[in-house]
Amino acid sequence: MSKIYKPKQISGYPEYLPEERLIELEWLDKIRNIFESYGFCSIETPAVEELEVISAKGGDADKEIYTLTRLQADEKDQSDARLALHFDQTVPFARYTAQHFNDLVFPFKRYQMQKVWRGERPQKGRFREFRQCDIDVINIDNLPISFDAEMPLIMHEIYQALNLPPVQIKISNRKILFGYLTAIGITDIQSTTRILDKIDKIGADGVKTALMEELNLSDDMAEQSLKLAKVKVSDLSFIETVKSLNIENDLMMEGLEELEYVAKRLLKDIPVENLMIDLSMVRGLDYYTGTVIEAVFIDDPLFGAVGSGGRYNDLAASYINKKLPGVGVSIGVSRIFAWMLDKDLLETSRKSPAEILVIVPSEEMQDTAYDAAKNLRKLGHKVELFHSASKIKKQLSYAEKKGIPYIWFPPFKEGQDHEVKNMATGEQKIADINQGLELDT
RNA sequence: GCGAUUGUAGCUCAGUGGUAGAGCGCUCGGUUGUGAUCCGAGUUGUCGCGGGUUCAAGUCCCGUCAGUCGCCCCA
Repeated sequence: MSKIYKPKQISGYPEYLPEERLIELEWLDKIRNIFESYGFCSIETPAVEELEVISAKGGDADKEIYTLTRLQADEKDQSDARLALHFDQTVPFARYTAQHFNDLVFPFKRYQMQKVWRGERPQKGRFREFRQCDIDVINIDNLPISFDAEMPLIMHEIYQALNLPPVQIKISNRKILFGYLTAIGITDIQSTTRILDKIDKIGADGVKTALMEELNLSDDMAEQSLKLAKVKVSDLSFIETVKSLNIENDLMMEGLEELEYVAKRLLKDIPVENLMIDLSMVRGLDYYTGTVIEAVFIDDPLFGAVGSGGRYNDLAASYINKKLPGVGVSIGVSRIFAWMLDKDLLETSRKSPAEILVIVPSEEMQDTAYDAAKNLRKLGHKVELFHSASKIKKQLSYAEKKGIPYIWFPPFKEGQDHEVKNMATGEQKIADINQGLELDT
């Protein structure tokens, strides 16, 4: 007998049991339906992109990229060396848009629900392989701001449809904070905003200290920088707050106008407890240029974003000589799903999609049972036929373990009736094989 | 990449130097055609891996691998 290799768990690459996967599939169906209800179409891009494409943006993301090599690759064969697994769906989407430019109709609205790979240190809610559900709109030259308002709305609809605990969608516009910081004389905008973004985590005092220690800002300067970052409201009062600062900056005012439009729209359709205008937020990805969006669980905000996105002026610039502004968001399904499982908030009783288990009463009645199953399937039910004429006790126990909610009893003897049993209530009654049943699943 | 912490049965874990354990699960049974509860019987191990100390190591020491949690960054 050969020695067995005991498989180890691979950190950061989640896999689920059938009862969990069943729910994940339901989620993906719901998300897809909502995306399509707004007219987004589906595309799927390969798992790999050319390294040139994927690292075009440079920066921190590069060190998380997995590249491809063949185990037995010939030294001379470099054909795979230029390939890498995509770490998000926005960059492949930009490339796709550029490549198929002439065949697409703009504004191009698409969704993608694929896996992405990042070589990060895995921890709670952070994986190396995970699924994101992305939507983006991309247009030529100009993209109306109304699309920016559509994104958080779709997010909200999805969070509602998935029955999640309350989610807060935070919105802002980078132009406001960037413009403001420029106007007051901050030079290292990127580092400053990175620190300001942590205000929820380390508090205003922590941010101030960090600004002074890491960036050598004066006490006064740090205080000034914080002014806007402290603005977190669920109404339109931010407009007055920003105006009252008496700062002259075109970029800031442009951002304010955009955010005003988006906020006004959203306040009509998203309950105030689920929406927050948060001027400290900038998001890390450096391609965002206007609206930024981030969603967190209200009861567990430090868990991290459960969805995010924003506006970018020109993401496809590296791939095509046209200006293609876009806006999009990504729903972190893997992260949310793992959190829900961890908190035991998912009903994972069904280990099988089957709604009905057809019992095989005896060897003699095997054909009758087979026909009953066939008939029920024709009526649109998901049906499993038990695999042998075992003891009834055993067959019922099997249904119980798999979480199949209904049992179909074909006649035990020729001439008798069919019966159906509801496993949850124990109720059993005569049934018509040509009518199927009203399921309450 | 940096820091901390944990590895014992399928799962959750107990076991601080002297025969490897519990609960849950799983299998079978409790007689005609009915699950969950109950009762009975059975089943489960490279104690992560390698080395060292010791008469004796799951237990102590060193190393290593893996998991987990922070930091960074991010869905």
